[in-house]
Amino acid sequence: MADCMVFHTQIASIMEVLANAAVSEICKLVDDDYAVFRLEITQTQKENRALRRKLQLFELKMARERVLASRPNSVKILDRYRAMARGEGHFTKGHRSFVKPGGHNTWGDDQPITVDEGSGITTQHIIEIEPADAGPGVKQERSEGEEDPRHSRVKQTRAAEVHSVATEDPATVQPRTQRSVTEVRDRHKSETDTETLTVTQRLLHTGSDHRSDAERLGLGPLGCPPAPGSEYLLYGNPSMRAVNSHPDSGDASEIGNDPSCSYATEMDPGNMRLGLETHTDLSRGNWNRYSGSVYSEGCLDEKGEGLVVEEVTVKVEGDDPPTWNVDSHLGDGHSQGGDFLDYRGSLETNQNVATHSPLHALGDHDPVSTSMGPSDSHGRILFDQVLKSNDRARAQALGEGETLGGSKEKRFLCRFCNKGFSCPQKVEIHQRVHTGVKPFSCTQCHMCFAQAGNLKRHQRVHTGVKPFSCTQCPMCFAQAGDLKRHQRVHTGEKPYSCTQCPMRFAQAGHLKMHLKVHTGERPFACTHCGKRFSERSYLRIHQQKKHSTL
DNA sequence: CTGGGGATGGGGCCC
DNA sequence: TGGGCCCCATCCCCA
Repeated sequence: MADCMVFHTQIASIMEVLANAAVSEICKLVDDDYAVFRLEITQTQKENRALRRKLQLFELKMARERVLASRPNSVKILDRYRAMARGEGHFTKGHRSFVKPGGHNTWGDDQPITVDEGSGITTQHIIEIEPADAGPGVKQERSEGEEDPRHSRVKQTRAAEVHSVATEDPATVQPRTQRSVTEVRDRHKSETDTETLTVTQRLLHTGSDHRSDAERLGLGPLGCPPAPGSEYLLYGNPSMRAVNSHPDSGDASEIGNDPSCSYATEMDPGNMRLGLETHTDLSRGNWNRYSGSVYSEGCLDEKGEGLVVEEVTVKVEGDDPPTWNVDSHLGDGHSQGGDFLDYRGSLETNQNVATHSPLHALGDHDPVSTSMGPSDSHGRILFDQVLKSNDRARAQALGEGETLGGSKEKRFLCRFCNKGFSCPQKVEIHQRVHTGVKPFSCTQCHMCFAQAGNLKRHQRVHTGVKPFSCTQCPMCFAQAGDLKRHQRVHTGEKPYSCTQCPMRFAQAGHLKMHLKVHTGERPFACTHCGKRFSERSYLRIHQQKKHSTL
């Protein structure tokens, strides 16, 4: 019994010792971790302080630059600011001010809207820029053949730089593509805004062949196909004709005195290399093919230089005007769903459809066309989009109405929605909303467009040209509307207000998303667990949190 | 006056 | 929330 008591006592003492040891161990561990944690916090706080100091310095710099920018010669300062923001250490030769083209609006979207408010700058060259070969409308400060060497150098350099970007393997250079192009542009921007635009325009309208398109393309004297419906010029196989430029040929007289320009010539398919190496200059190759696709519609005007075209026979029945050959059109791989065949009858009988419909028969060799074949699921998607747009157009037609009897007589009615237009061409363009026909193809990607201007605007995606600069910050935009929208960031303007709550938004889409909160609509379902969300961003966050390991 | 074509703006979707 | 970019329509200029 006594032994038992002693044993218990010993056990208890051992237990106590062990417990004390464990507690002290735990305390030690906690203390260590706490110390480490404190250390980390201290370091983080130090980093925060450093970052805050940097931020303050940057804000100070920004404020100083803003003050300077509000003074005359703001463009110079802003450009210098932009250059600094991009890490450029110097600002070169900013002696040319932004020159706005007089009269005819030829710059279009490529016209930077950051204007020289000061105008104290001596404008050395007042240029009314037209495409290099825009025909009789060309207005240039210099006489033909008089090439400013610096001007030329800049243009060639830029063309080469831009093209080097455009032709590199997108998979390897994509991340820097736009940036580098933008940088290139900005590098020259302050110095040669006008030159930049000249280059842009020349790139867009390459070719200095002063022969008319009709002559070059074997068309009739009016620049139109010889006979309605007999043959149409279509963008397509580059082996038939190609555009070449000889920036280094030295024979300026032959190519319109501008080495940067291109001309159309017959190419020997055997000698014509394929692929990107064929086009070592932006002024040929893709850009010309772009021009070709842009101006390949119907009658070509004098802007259709440098086309890569082929002639495609169009079925004509009797004396009837040529109609949409939907079969061939769709069959050429530009189909956007077999359901379009439903339109055939109406199109063929629709007198409103212009007789020079832009049959967009993409060449068989065009990778674009093959990527949009009828069997492609993409075609289904596009067709759905067309259906959607049809609904939109119908709704608009119902809303805006039969515009007949308006201030302008709109006697040309859309076959599909009865909307009225003043001329057949407008109807034709409009009807592409219903038919899904997109005659303007980008040569650098799969995109097709119903309107030439949209293609032109789209090309900035590839060139990186962003002509619309924010006056408040270094941001630049490819589209005017984007700049306008962006400026709300600075103004704080939020024009889209919720009717259900005080929330306001700077973008219509954001309000639309927000409204789902009130309606209870949850259109975004998680594919993993089925949980539904009112906004896509919520779904994304949910998936990242819950299913990121999947 | 009309038609053709480019420029441009608003709307919308997506990331 | 901000930006990229496409769609569609209208405006405007010019021949």
